[in-house]
Amino acid sequence: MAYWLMKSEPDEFSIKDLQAKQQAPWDGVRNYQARNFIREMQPEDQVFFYHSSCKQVGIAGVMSIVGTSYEDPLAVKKNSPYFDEKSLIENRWSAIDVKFEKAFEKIISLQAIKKLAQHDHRLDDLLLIKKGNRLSVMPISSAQWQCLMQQVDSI
DNA sequence: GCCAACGTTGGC
DNA sequence: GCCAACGTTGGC
Repeated sequence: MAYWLMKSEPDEFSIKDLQAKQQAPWDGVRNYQARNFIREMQPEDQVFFYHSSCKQVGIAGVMSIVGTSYEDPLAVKKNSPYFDEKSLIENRWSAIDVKFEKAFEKIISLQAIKKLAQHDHRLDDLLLIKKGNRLSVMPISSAQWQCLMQQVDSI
């Protein structure tokens, strides 16, 4: 089983929205590296739900992967903001279904993660806090996952 | 709203 | 294949 982190702007789609729906497609990813990670995902993989571009940036909860990736329907939907003309002739973009697992009582803030990384070497290679990294989908090692989950328990 | 950093596009 | 210009991401 693998671990991941996926970003969403809570104004668009938040952990609460997922909680209400329980399951939802994760779509609209338009970056090749992120797309390739989506294609690697397997059922039951665990995923951090990260809130970006908002007042409280950080990890807001956990979801899990359902099934495997499929062609993103929004890419071929003409009136969608995620429509991509080139998708009509080739399978360019992928989506995957995610299931709600838990919403943290308190968000693990980006600031707290950065602070923790100063002392805990398990977070040394955490892509989230690498300078200039803008990936919206990224792999998380099991050591990193454990480290961050411990942080949840200690709050 | 600002801006650093990155990805993509397209001319050459 | 290079690289300038542009668009986007995302923290602050």
